[in-house]
Amino acid sequence: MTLKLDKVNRGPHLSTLVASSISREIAQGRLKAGDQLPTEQALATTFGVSRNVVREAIARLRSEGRIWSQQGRGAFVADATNATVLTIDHETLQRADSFRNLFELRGMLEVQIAALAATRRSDADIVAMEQALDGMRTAPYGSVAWLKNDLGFHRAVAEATQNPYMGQFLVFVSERVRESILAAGNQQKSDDMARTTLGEHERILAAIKAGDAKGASAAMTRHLAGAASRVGLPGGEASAKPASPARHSRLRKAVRGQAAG
Amino acid sequence: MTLKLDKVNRGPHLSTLVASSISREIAQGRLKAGDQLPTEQALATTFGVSRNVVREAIARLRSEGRIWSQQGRGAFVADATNATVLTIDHETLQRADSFRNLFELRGMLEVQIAALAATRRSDADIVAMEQALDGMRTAPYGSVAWLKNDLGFHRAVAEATQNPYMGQFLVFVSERVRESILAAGNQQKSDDMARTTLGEHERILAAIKAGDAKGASAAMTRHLAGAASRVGLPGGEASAKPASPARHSRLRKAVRGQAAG
DNA sequence: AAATCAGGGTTGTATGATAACACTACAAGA
DNA sequence: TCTTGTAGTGTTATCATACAACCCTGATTT
Repeated sequence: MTLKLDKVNRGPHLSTLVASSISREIAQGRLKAGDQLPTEQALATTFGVSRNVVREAIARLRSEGRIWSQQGRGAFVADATNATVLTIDHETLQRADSFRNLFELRGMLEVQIAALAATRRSDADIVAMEQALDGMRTAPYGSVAWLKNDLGFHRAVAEATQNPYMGQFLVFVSERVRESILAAGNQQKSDDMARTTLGEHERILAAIKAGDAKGASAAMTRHLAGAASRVGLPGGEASAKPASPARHSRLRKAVRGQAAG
Repeated sequence: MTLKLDKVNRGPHLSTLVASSISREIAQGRLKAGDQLPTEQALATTFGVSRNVVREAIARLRSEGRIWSQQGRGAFVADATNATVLTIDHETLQRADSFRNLFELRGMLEVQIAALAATRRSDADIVAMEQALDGMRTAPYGSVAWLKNDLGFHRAVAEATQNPYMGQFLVFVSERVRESILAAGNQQKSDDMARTTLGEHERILAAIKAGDAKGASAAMTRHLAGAASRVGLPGGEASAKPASPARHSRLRKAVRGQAAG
């Protein structure tokens, strides 16, 4: 008999619980922008924790831009648009439709990025892409090294736009996509997939090298469609039908691969 | 004589300073992934603060996914890809090229979003867009209400894609763009601009209403080009020349408008 | 050899105290 | 009446200390 042990749910820190609790109050509208939070002492007693824990929670919320506080006055709920960080919590990522939506966002970014990279790439960018491709050739499909170089290639393309935000956003979204895939199931590898994926990358590189913007975005579109089908998503094009709620129950089982790059 | 008083720069909290200091060590590679941080006590003495302050800083870094800690062992630098939040700090936003790069990223997103919205919009989405436009018509150009409805229109378009991440990302980028504009200088309004901007929005709405994807992205492209020129940016198209470092010194002065939506 | 236990080091939490600051009310002076 | 000073109260910011929970190591015991 094989045991099925979940990781011990060593409760997250108390400050995390307090922070999420306050966050939820804000998200669900029970605390509106401009409202004053209870005093730290009051929060400490209501949550049954020390004031120290409350302060850690507040420090966290403040760094996220959700609240602001002033010595001698109190803490207040900030305007939602003041959030300084973009965060996607783990709960959301577990939902099946998250994967489809994130993948769509990633595709939207990458197709445009590829076109821009083709017109702006420097020699150093080309070298970085080729190095990443070499790394993929020597690593087994789906391995950590492979995934690292796969991400490296896409990051190199993004950085070839000479716009640092492109890389920042793309890496963030890509990592969320990967996390979402991991949450859905195990990977399934084959040498055939490795060859196909490599070929797709090579075509992207060739178009960027040639300065062919349309070719680059076309190659990227094809690559994303391939990646989508490799992870069991029907059709990877941005013009696909909207995700209908009815399909979500089936989607989770359909997502299998870990290497979707 | 009208006084021009800057808001008093009351220094940030000690925990913020400590957190940024550690963050910098990580960003600049002096602390690599997997490295163990000094103990809280050691950090407290080196920074000359109490252990409490150090803990608030660590709580913040932990929530950002930059480090992880375990009771009884210590705190360790996390892998960069584990970052759960996407953050653009204020220092970076002050730089002149940030604005151009953020605007480019925003454009890339919105043009695609407009096309997608045209094929997926529901009736409720159309209503939301019309309400936002009405709000813009009754508010003076550049006022808080105007800006709020402007952002509301674009968010409504993003939400019409039925992909929640689209709105989330777009709003985040748009707010950074606005912040970047505010950092650069004062706004300059005119009734003419209000009419032009409204017209651009109306054309976007019409195309989305008609389900015309190409028309919607074309209208959005024109709107962004207009917005770019209104804030003094030469040419707002995604296919523009890369931002050459030589131009950056001039860019700051060129950015004037606050209402770039 | 393996299990157990003791000890030190580290993080997590609690508690109390003090300083810095904001707000209010009220008195003092013009 | 209006302004200014001042005391008092409540809040956040920070410090200091103590203890619990936990990890790791090494000696001790079985």
